[in-house]
Amino acid sequence: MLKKNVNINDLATRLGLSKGSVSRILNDPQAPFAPETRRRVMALAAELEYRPNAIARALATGQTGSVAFWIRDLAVAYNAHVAQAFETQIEAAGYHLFIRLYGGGEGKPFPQMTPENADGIVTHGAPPHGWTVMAQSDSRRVPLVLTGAILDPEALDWVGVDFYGVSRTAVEHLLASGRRRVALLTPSHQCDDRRLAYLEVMAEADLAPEVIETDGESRSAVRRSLAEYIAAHGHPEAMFCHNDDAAIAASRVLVDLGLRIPDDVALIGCDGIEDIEYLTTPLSTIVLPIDEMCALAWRYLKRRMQEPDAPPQRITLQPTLALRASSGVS
Amino acid sequence: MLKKNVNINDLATRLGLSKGSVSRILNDPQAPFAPETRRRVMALAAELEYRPNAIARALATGQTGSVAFWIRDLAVAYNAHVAQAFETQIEAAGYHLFIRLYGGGEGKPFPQMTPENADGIVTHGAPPHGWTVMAQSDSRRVPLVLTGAILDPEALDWVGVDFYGVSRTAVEHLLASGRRRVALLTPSHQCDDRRLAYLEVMAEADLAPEVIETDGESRSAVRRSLAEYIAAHGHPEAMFCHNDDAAIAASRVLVDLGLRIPDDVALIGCDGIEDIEYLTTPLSTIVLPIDEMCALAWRYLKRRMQEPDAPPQRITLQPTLALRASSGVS
DNA sequence: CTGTTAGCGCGTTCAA
DNA sequence: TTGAACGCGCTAACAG
Repeated sequence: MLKKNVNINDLATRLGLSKGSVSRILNDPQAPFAPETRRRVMALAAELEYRPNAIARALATGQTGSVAFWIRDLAVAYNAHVAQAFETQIEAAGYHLFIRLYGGGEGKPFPQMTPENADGIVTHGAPPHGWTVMAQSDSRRVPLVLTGAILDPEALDWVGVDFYGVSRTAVEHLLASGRRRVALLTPSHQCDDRRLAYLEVMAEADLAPEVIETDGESRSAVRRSLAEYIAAHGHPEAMFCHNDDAAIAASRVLVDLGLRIPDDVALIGCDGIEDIEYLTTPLSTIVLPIDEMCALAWRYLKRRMQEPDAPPQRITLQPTLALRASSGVS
Repeated sequence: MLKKNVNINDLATRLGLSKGSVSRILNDPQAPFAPETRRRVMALAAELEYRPNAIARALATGQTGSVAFWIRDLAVAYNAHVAQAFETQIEAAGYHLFIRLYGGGEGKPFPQMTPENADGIVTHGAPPHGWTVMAQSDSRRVPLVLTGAILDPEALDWVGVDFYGVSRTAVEHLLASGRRRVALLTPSHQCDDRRLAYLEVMAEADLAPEVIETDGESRSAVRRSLAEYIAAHGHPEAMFCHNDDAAIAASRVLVDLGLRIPDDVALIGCDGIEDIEYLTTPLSTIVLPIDEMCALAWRYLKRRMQEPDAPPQRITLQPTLALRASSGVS
């Protein structure tokens, strides 16, 4: 804002050319211009460090060359990994990525207006009020792809992850070891397939469900909530955790109490983040196909940007259960 | 792009008003208009779900209402925390944050053009080639604040962190326990105050320095490099680690080898991320003042946006050494 | 109280 | 091979 940026008009007047000619020479290598003219233009542009104003260009072309990635919270390690993975996808295509946070910890809603006016949006792990995006997308029609646990299959492009089957397997695995007091560790009000599968398997086994709800999703919040819970109710024999961060926090609580994993309490996490390899007791977990999910999301988004009226694109990916020492595998 | 977005012209024609009037009513609650007119405008805007085109607005006003945060790599947990902390700062001021990645793991340079044309930029942990930003900033003059370990004090606004003094203290602390084979664990080619302080303290103590260079910054890279190193050279009695991720990776390597922390190898990390509270042996570390750093960066940036010609704003913050069990504190 | 006009910086027709 | 003019959607200054 200080020194006025050189713009295409400055170049044109200095060169004795018209604005339009300069623009075409700069943007279209095929444009029919005298080599000498072309050379002069390029030289002056370089000398003056001319950089086209991206906003004006976006206004004129209707494209920004950027994609927005909306995510809830970078403090959850898994989210940061997904963001990074998606960046890898689109940078190869020459697009820029903006990461936007839509809920700094708690209930901040989606931004009403997206100042970036990205050419497309990918959201990950959208909460219920995330569906405001749908409404927005309906009037503005920004290409949008949802990823993660999909709650609503209607009228959108998405790359979903099916937590149901693998969650059942996880809980069944914990029960198979003979443990009967198997709990679910999850944020309060979180009601997804992980919880559903857990409740069903417990019911089928004629066991009372034990849902330990945490007051927040951060490790410290989980740690606090779980410590209080155990102080009040004693510890379960096994825990199926909502994500790996919760499982990591749980390990800390258990170790602090002198409890052994898996002997006293077995643990299974979810997400498959790298961090769990650094725990003393390797953590069993549900591994999500992050790279595949991001690759598909990007493919869908590209298609939607090119063909706004293409039919809905949807896929459901299956995570895999990785059994390690924390759930009693030798 | 599908359905044409309603724009301010649509509103104006439907209302029988001029574009300018609609604009003023929408943006300026104080503008002198008949209450009835105002009501009609607001009603139609709501009904049609009118959303101003942010790009056109930005072009007209010269402001975007957004700030870009450039960071190297979200896979390093500390970076994700800083991004999150900075977001907290600016959202309070009503600004939007874009997180941009400038080096997906390795040497990708800064984006030449910033498509977001943010009103300001904050970078964190800029590498040497990050100084291209300076050049860019010199011709375009986007308000810019650097944070983290500052290499070059010239002609910029920055919130620096002084690693030198605290690093000396850390190394001296390791030596004070009688350990003599004290190593530095750092990425290769990383040459900052941590390394400098380490080398000086070792020299002053008449000890041979032992720099263990890792081939990359990720936990897995550190893990691999360190394992190979120890296989070849045996293990040192203590390690001063470049950051907490490196320390966490080191713990894993040591545990796998059956070595005890701190009895066989003492460890001190750097950054003070939350993750280290979840290791079996609490990790000694250098705690960086993340919140203070972000708050100051935002204050400096605001000032620079308001007064482009304000004098340089600079401060150097002091981290603190948090001693825990990993370095032999009882 | 409201309408008109002139840009913001660029790409992109159409002519010449 | 080049120039002139228009439009993207909006804000702002000046009329009336």
